[in-house]
Amino acid sequence: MAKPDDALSLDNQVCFALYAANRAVTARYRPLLADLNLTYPQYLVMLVLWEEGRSGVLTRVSDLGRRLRLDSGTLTPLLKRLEERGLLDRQRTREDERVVTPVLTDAGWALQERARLVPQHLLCGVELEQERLQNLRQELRAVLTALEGEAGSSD
Amino acid sequence: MAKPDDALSLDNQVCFALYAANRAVTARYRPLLADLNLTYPQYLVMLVLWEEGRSGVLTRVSDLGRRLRLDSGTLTPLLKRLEERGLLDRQRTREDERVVTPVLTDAGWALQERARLVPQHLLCGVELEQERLQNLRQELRAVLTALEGEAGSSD
DNA sequence: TCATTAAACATTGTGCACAATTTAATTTCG
DNA sequence: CGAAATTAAATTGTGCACAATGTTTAATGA
Repeated sequence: MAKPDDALSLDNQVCFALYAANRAVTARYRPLLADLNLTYPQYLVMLVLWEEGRSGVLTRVSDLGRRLRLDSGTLTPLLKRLEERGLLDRQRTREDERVVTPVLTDAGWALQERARLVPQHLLCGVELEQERLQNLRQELRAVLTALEGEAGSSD
Repeated sequence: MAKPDDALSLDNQVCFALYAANRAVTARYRPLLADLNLTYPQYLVMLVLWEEGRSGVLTRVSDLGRRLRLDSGTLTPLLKRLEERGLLDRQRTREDERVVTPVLTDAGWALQERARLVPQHLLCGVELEQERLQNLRQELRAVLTALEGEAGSSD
């Protein structure tokens, strides 16, 4: 199977498989999220805000960065776009004026209802068993943990 | 573990794990490829050209697109950057003037030697067994195949 | 033949990712 | 207190991804 002579082949297959599968999954999301007028990264941000927003705890930009492994260079413009669409307000806290907390608007919360349909439709007609996917998830988490060299405990 | 009430949580974990792991792996490549003055997508293109170039068969832009699942909107500017760096020439074929074939220059071939070090250094110090990675690769391929709804046989 | 259609890239525009730098606010500490 | 260091976002610049459209060349067919 693997071309024997080529050191540039084997390991790459794993990484390329990851790269290609990730884009294929994102592509599968795209039409579903287009109905909500969201991109996949925007959807991830909304998921965090929906999840953490219920607790009443303010989510900071840096919290989103930690959860999603994204920096302000990615999040700031993304959040501004969500703000322009009226899904959230970017509020600076009074205790610390450096901190920005995205707070969902009514429209942002309303979108959650429609978003609930996304997971149901995502793998519709795709022949993949839940158990297999869950195993894959665990393996990917193991890779992430090993690469980040830290114990990702909480999330 | 999973928040029971939230339909937006579980399936997402798989996709997010894919998204995060992919970026973590790419980040691991980045410093190694920076030594070669390549990005990860550029490295993938070079891998294909190194592999197919040996056979003497001309690789077309559309061939790269099929292998890497990328379209001309991504590949054209990427190939132009590689051409500017002198790693390849973008030649139009005489038989069909629409077709562009990237052909490696001596510098492009020379880079392969240095690139051979990349796989060796990539997972240096990362606690992941080969067998586990190979299993992960197969699972990712299965996902890709299922999502693309086609039998990806050859590559 | 020559208009029609299709194929192969190229172009344009939007939105991530991410490195590097900047700005502003807060902490620390002499 | 006040300068220096630290922190949190924002900004700038490069390079993917990808949808949509455009351009050039080739193949088709009345």
